[in-house]
Amino acid sequence: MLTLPFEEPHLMREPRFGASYSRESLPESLEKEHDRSNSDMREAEEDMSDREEEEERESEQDDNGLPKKRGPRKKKPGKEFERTKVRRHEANTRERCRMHGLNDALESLRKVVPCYSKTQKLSKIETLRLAKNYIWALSETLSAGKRPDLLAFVQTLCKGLSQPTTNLVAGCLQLNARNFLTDHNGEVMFSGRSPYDAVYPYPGSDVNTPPGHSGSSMDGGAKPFRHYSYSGAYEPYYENPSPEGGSPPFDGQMSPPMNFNGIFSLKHDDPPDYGKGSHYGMRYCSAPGRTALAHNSMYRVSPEGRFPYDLHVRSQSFQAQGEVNGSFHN
DNA sequence: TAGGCCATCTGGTCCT
DNA sequence: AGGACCAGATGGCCTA
Repeated sequence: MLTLPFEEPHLMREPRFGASYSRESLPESLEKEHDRSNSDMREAEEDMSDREEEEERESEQDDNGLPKKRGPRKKKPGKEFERTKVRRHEANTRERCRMHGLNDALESLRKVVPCYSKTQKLSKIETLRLAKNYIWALSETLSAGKRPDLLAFVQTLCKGLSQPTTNLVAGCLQLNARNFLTDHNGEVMFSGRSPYDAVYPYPGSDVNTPPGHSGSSMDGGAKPFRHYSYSGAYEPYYENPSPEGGSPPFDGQMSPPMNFNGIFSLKHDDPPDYGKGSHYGMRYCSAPGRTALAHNSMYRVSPEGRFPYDLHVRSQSFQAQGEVNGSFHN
């Protein structure tokens, strides 16, 4: 804005937004901005009268600091100029729509990555970083073919995130953020107890499939996740332990290596009920309306609540401990 | 008050 | 020619 050269003051003045095409053609969301743009940003420029322009011209000076001789007057804006202005306005509108679409997509992304909160939104860049980490962490989980190490999972989530976002993620998980301090290289360091000390051993830790997968695809709970999804062509990429340092080869080149609709959801706006269940709201969930890998699944890391996490289907939150255990030990 | 984040405008480039 | 995309510039808002 206002980046036009001084020599072209006429270009700084634009007709009132919408003068050339109807407001109805604008998305509703744009009308507010349209109004704001009109009132706040445009009026001052548009109020510049021809007389003021004339004065401006007369105040121009040549290289010697003397008033410029009257040369051929600048062409008054003609039809071509008007057309240019209209096109510029249309381009601006399209650009706003495009950016709004981008923001909508980003908002959708915010809702499916951990730590979605309506009140404390992640920034754009942090959303993208977290999403990337999230995809990576899920990929790792799938390739491992067993229930995730939650601590490692969260550490992966937090890699490269700013300290505030790391705190937010940790807060969503109700972890002590100090346990996920990021060192000067951007690597998330665990500075507390060892993972195996901090994380209560999974009951039946040799089980390599999530609970609740007793269906045909998970008979006996022995088949790895891999059964569900991805092409073997991507397998080498899972070997890399870090989404950052390893620079995933498929980054930006390939789609996520699996079609995995189940997601962890760490709903920040869902106040966890610490007192009742002595566990927090880490959910292994599915996107609405989809059949998820994690259907009916639930991880219960610490029956004693020592490292209290629940991972369960978003739409089917397990309530009873018996149901939990039954599901888990299935 | 400085810095981060964001929305918007703008001109350039590429593509259809 | 016109639209999509991109990046730079700018100013507003918010927070530490």
